[in-house]
Amino acid sequence: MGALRGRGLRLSAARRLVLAALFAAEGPITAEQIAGGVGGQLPRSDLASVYRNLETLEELGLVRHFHAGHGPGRYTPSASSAEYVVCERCGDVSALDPERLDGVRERVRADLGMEVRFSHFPLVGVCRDCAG
Amino acid sequence: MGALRGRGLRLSAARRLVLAALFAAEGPITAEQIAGGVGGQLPRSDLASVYRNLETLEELGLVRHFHAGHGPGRYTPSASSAEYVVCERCGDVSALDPERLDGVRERVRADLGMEVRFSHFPLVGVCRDCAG
DNA sequence: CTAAATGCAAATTATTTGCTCCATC
DNA sequence: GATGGAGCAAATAATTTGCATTTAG
Repeated sequence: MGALRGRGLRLSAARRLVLAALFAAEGPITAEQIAGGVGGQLPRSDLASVYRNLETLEELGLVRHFHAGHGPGRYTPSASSAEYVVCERCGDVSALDPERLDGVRERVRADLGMEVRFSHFPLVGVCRDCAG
Repeated sequence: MGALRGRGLRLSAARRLVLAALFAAEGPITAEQIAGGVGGQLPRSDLASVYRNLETLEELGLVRHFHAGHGPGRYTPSASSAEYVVCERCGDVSALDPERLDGVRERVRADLGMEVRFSHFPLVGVCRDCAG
């Protein structure tokens, strides 16, 4: 909230609603789900405004989004610093403690000299259950 | 070509053109670029047909595509088994010998029990040059 | 000949933009 | 009361689908 006012931005009802939706949801959700009131649990709002607010909140570092595959982006509060892992077979999107990817990041740095980030494009593959 | 005929599919002019475009290009290209004749080097063709053909060829395992970020998908012949790495700062998309990711894949398997694939969503991060 | 595929138009999906009016600071 | 933001409509971008006509096998 201070983050908003500090830049002359306002904490409007619609904006508050976007944040409420993100925190109310169990996991990452789409703009459409937010506009739909997370399945009726919250009042519905305008989709274009939702997108505009998500963008603003993302610039402020309050929100993140990533892509689980084709289809709409998935948004989360960036308060939860989780990284995501997607199974391309069962479609499961699961959160992960970022530390659990430290070894992988280090390995990529060693092998490719690159600082990888899994925050926008998650790790995609076949999960243990589906490979089993 | 045998791959096509074997399934009752035809090697039409448009389909041949899609393959020609993919092989003529220096790297992964978009459907739009293919339809545009790779900048005039080849005859232009219908975008919808290009998409349909890309899908068919992908099902046959002759073509792959991945996403370098927001924007259209990038297609390549799957003959080149390269994996791709994208720098989110300079936008550079560079091919990589798949073996160079073996260590990373192994690390992910060890830490998360998952078989990662970087073929649809490439590794994204900050490259050596941009981090420098 | 006969199914598969083209080419064009129109529909979908995800997202962005313009603009007028409303509400927050 | 000035200006950021809402809400609605319309535009854009990427891709998909329907259908009448063409064409490869």
